[in-house]
Amino acid sequence: MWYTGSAHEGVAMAEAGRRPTIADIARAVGVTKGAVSFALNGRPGVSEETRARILATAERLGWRPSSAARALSRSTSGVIGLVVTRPAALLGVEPFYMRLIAGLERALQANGQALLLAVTKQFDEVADIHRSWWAERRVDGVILTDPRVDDPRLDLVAELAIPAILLGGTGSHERPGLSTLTADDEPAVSSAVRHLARLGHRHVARIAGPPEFAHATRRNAHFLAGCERHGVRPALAHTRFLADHVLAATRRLLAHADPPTAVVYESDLMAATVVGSAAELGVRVPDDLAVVALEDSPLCELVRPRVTALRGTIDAAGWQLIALLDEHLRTGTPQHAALPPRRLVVRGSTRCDR
Amino acid sequence: MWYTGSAHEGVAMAEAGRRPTIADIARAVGVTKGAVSFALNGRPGVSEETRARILATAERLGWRPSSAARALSRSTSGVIGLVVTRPAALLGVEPFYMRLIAGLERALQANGQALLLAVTKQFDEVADIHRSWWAERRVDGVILTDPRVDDPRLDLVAELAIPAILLGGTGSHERPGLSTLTADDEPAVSSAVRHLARLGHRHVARIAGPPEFAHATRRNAHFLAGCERHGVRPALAHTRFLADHVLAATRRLLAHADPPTAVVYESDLMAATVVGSAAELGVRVPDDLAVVALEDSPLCELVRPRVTALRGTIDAAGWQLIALLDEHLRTGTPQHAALPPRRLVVRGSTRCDR
DNA sequence: CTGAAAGCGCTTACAG
DNA sequence: CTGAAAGCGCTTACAG
Repeated sequence: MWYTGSAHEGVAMAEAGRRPTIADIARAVGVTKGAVSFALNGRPGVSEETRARILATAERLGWRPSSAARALSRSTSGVIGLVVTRPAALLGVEPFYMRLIAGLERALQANGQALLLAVTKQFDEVADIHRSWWAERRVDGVILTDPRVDDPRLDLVAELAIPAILLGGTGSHERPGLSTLTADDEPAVSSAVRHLARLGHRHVARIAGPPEFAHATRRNAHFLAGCERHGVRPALAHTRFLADHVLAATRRLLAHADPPTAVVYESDLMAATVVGSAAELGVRVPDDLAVVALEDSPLCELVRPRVTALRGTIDAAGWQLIALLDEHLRTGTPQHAALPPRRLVVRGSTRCDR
Repeated sequence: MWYTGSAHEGVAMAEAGRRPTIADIARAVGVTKGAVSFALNGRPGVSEETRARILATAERLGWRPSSAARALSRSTSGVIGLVVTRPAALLGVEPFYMRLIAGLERALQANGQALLLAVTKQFDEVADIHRSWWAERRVDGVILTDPRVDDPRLDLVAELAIPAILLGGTGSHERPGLSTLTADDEPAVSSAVRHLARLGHRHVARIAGPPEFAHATRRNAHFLAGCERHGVRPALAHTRFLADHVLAATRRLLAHADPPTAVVYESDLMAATVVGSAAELGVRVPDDLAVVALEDSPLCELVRPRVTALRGTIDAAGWQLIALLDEHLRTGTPQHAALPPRRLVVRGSTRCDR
């Protein structure tokens, strides 16, 4: 732009500290606010010459639309909400959420939208937050993660008619009005079991997250099916994600008379914690115990041996989520897509031929 | 509340799907919108009896203020902005930002405020984001982290007169109008050096973050002073935070004819990466190389040996930042406070007596 | 193609 | 104590 806002153009300059409005532009150009609005939004009803002058003046004044005024008159906020529920102790270490948030934010930014974030410790705060956001017209839609068994949020968004997208369901959770980005974990779980079976493991355990997470139970089924298919004796346990619980669950497993020789952990953090604590657990990884994580992250490469893991596409998920939800908002019809399958990344924690 | 919104009260009920406004309340109670607003905001000018009826009706209808309308008429958004600048590869693993964000969000939530988050890869995008936020009246104030040498953001917030608080400066960065939550790293760096000196180390290196971060250079000075005080020969190096760079910098250090026997790393992630990769580096920790991190996090407890670190108070920092910035916004005067000093947490990565 | 006006949902001086 | 009205900064039917 070649306007520099020199002093003699002061007629149109807003006083210092005051942010310019379309009224300032209208006055400077000598048209109505309506005309300015039309020009700025690229709508017909304004001559090309006037439009050009309006745009130039807007730029010269450094005008940007007031988000509040726009939200009020368009009755749309340009904001998408995400509630993150995790114990504080986990939030910092588990890479998942920060990566998801970063991806979402980049995608939204590219659209001129914004992310509204809430962090809760307890799941029962989540409904209230969504209610408030919606009643206060703070968000146009929300992203739901980590679907639970009988997830109360699904009823809630249906009741309030909040446009929402669910990340990580199977599609069986589909409700009218709900968009979904589904994850089919079967191939992932199956390839983990196959990998271990090929290495000679005949007794494999799975340590799952809390059973209230829908995917925990679902993956259990895939795991059992995979074990059956490969002639592997399975063992199952659930645990919270916190380090102490994970280690305790692992100890219990290893205390059996005939313990498993490999464990498939729900998360990267679980697996890395166990590999890091192998000595305290009295096992060598992978010789005594092979370890696989159903989620990958740099944590898997921090410990030694590095952790064999199933790599997903969290970063891309942000873009996919926003694309689907935007389409949902635009058309009023829920959208559906599936995440690409996870791929097995073999590392030292299983690199032991038997 | 004992109102259940039964059918015969339908006069005041908004149609399904429409969210109630103060006009609905006014109509139901039989007063003006102005009176409703006064009652709802606890301002005088409304009889106690009327106020009670208004509040009850508001609750029965499930009314909540429209954030956009409020923002527009109060010309305040109730939103605080934070721009996070980190390479994508780091954002997931480094616990710092997620913990800061979580703390900030909890503190804001308690105030009925919200956090607006932006994620950028490159520092030069930051100014534009702040400009947009401010021009669009999206935020009432912003939080600045990781001050840089000659930080352009400080001029920017001064120029635009954005209320802002800087986390992690020393106070020498103070500008008129800027609130600060300062960190005095001297005791932390000093105690790290003292700890190593007491263990018998006579040649200690510091691997710092990139020199454009103000604290990197500042801590260098503290480090050199500490070494001098304790009769320790110092070595200094700068590196990016990414794993490859950290390992390369460490290798270079170890390749010297007379390499240091201990390294103080800028961050938890740097130190954990090195401890995890000790075998590849050809050293045993702590026997050949003692390792200290100037920042603590669960990553320090993930690797073996665990990493000796200086524990700060990120979680509490969120509350402090919001308290200071709110006071700044309320009074119009910048506020200043200091973070509590970091404390040395001794773990296995230095537990080697010489 | 252009102008004048009402509306989005609040807040707040200003009269009665 | 109460009411009627203007204003926050946009958008958008509706007349000319």
